[in-house]
Amino acid sequence: MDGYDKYAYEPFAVTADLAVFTLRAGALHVLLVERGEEPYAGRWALPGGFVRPDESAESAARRELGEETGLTDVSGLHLEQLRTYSEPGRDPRMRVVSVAFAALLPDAPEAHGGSDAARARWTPYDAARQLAFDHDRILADARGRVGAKLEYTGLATAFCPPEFTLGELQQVYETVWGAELDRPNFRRKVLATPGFVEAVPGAARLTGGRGKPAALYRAGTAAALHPPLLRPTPEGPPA
Amino acid sequence: MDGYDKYAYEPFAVTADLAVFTLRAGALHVLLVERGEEPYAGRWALPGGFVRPDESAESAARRELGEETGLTDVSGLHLEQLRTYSEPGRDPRMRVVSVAFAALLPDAPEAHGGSDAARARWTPYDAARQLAFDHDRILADARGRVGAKLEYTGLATAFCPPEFTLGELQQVYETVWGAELDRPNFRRKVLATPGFVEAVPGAARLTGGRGKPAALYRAGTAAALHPPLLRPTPEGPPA
DNA sequence: CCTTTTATAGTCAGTGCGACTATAAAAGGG
DNA sequence: CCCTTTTATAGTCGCACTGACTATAAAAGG
Repeated sequence: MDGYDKYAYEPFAVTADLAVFTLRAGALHVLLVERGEEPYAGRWALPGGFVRPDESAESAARRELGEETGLTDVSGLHLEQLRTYSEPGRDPRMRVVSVAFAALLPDAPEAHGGSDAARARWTPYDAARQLAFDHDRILADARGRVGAKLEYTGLATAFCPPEFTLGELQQVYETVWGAELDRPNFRRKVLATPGFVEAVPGAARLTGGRGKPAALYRAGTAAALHPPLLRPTPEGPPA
Repeated sequence: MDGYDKYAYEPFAVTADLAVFTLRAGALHVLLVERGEEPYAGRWALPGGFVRPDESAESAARRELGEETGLTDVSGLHLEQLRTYSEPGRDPRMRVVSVAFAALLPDAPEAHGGSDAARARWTPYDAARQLAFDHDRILADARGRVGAKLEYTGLATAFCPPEFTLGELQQVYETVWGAELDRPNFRRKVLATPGFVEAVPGAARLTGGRGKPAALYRAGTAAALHPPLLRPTPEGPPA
């Protein structure tokens, strides 16, 4: 911080950019907005915007999240700072430092244009390519972080509604990891991890599908999973 | 990024602040600099400085690291972005957004004042309190991250010289975690984790102390530890 | 020479987990 | 109304990993 009083600094623009994930039809989707102006006019980009003088990057991210998704209450949603992107050339016109966040939504309300009238759309993760600026990299980093955090936190419940079945929770893992899990083993693991989920006491059951009705659970209070729920290795277990 | 073309942004100052850790005399130490000017004149703070127009926050952090430690080659040192602090009131005079980094040093060269003539000192982590700005919090966050990363990465080797004994590596874990580990079990675990360490082929041994000479190892190539080396839980194993 | 110190090897039991089988409870089709 | 399909849940078996512990090897110091 030396040299501070000489005001030997350059001014930067600071934005908060969001990778908003949700699950739709068994696939990971991300919220994208279409740019209307140069540079990258017509290209898709992660939603975001400038941090205002009276707010933190976290506040700006949450405000943008509400504006872009149209949700009235975003206070309970999981929002997590990823990292900050500051390479000098990442914006062709000026020096912009972007603080990136990842957000997880349980259900997917249809996206509408944000308050600034941009087009917004839920896009399958695999189809989200050729984004504006360095947003391809930010999105890839965000996806990697979410996948990794499923291993050692209860983050997966952020993709689920307030009450969910273990089958739904398992589908979150399978969709994000792109791997199939053994159902009895998944169940045993989740129930054996203290604080991961808690049973809804009433003999509550979910209707709608075929088969035996499933018991309902709520997200637990544990921040970390002990022991972690490790992703299966590509070449099979270390046998 | 909407509204971008209207230049509806406020200018921010962006700094890179560093939590530089090393091990000295079996205790975790952090590099602090003394502030010479208001605000917080005379208080200790994390080293850092403004990001220049032609560099990224990472480049600025590495540059500052070299200036503050006096090391001539900081290219191989572990430097990791932590998170960005952007609360409006964190600097009393102006809007400063700080990108925080953690750095790990194997040995501790005596700190001298940086290029800008500030006093610098290695301080035991537990004695680093009442720092300027929100640096208490940044330092605590950095320490938490380092402790957690020892579990699932080979980061501990960044505290060690290029060739080290397993006893030295174990001391890194014990010092950072503040817990004692069983030596035979630690050895078995480390050697069983592929890519964590690799033996120095020559019958190389370390001299200096009492007891049987120890074999030397180098840091392996694995980025992640599979399976992780979990921290012992405070209440003992989940028996 | 014996003790101390540190490194390394090995043993044993309990736990977690992958793979698998079995049973329960629903819907749907003949 | 039975039988198949589907999904949930319970349980078994064996192996790998790990914590606790014991034993041996190789150095320094008195």
